[in-house]
Amino acid sequence: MDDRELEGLLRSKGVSPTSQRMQVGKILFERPQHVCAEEILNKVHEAGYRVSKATVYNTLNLFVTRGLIRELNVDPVRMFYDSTTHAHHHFYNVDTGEVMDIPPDQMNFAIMPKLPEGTVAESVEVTIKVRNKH
Amino acid sequence: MDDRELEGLLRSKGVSPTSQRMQVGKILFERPQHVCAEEILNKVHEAGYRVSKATVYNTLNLFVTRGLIRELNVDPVRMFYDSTTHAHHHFYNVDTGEVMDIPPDQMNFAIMPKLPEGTVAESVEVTIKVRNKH
DNA sequence: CTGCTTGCAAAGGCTTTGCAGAACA
DNA sequence: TGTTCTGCAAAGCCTTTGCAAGCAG
Repeated sequence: MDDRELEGLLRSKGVSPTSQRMQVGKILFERPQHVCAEEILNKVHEAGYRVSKATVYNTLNLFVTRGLIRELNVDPVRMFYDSTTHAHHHFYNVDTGEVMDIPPDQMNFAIMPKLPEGTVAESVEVTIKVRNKH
Repeated sequence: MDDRELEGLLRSKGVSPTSQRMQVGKILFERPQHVCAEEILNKVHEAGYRVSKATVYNTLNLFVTRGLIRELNVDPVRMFYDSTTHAHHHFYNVDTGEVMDIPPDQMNFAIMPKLPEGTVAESVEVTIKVRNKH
């Protein structure tokens, strides 16, 4: 995704494309991936830009709110962010901390449950935790 | 579950039934439920016993390791513990923080995916996040 | 000029840890 | 007597917040 395209994406979600947000966005949307805040921070710095930790967190939360990325509750300690928002699910390797997509054609629900009274679905998250064979 | 039964359960998993562990266990296994560490602490105190926060955490982690309870990654802030370990899944109400079981007959996978090379499954966690209507 | 954004440092909340004393076998 | 367990306080970590300075329209 080039800068022009990214800028359009942000604007289309009502996010003003400041230079910091562009930096964070560039890394997120470079390819589909699962990252935590600190990885973003590191990658931005490696790319030679200066963005503060607070701004990374602010930006990630903003992107989540505007539906640009998805939060993943897979790691008990850190929040992960998924740079694609379409429905798909994850393996989480508890030994390595790695998050991987489950190929969409390999996962299907036979039945979807009725939601509790008075609620609407926000997301469906399937996490298969795996461990390395020793 | 009475004390004798609980003691047997702990011993069967190689956990020495100290009085603190019995207190924590009594609350957990009173009924199937989803609790965080602080709720356990409160309930123990309400019941008139003194168990420290550190011991509650130690005990919960020990119980997880020995397969007595399950960790639930549903809340981004707090760890929840499920006092039943058989396969079942959860609704998480993001407005109230409430965790509810999905009735097992209402949730079924049509296909289960092939695991990544060299790994074994540890658990499958399905969380349907819901929000209160308007 | 006004509102939004950023960055720093500090605060906040959950969980773990170090260590000394207590309990237990 | 030696190991295990507990409790307190402190530390650690991730994330949020308060606030002053910067930037954009």
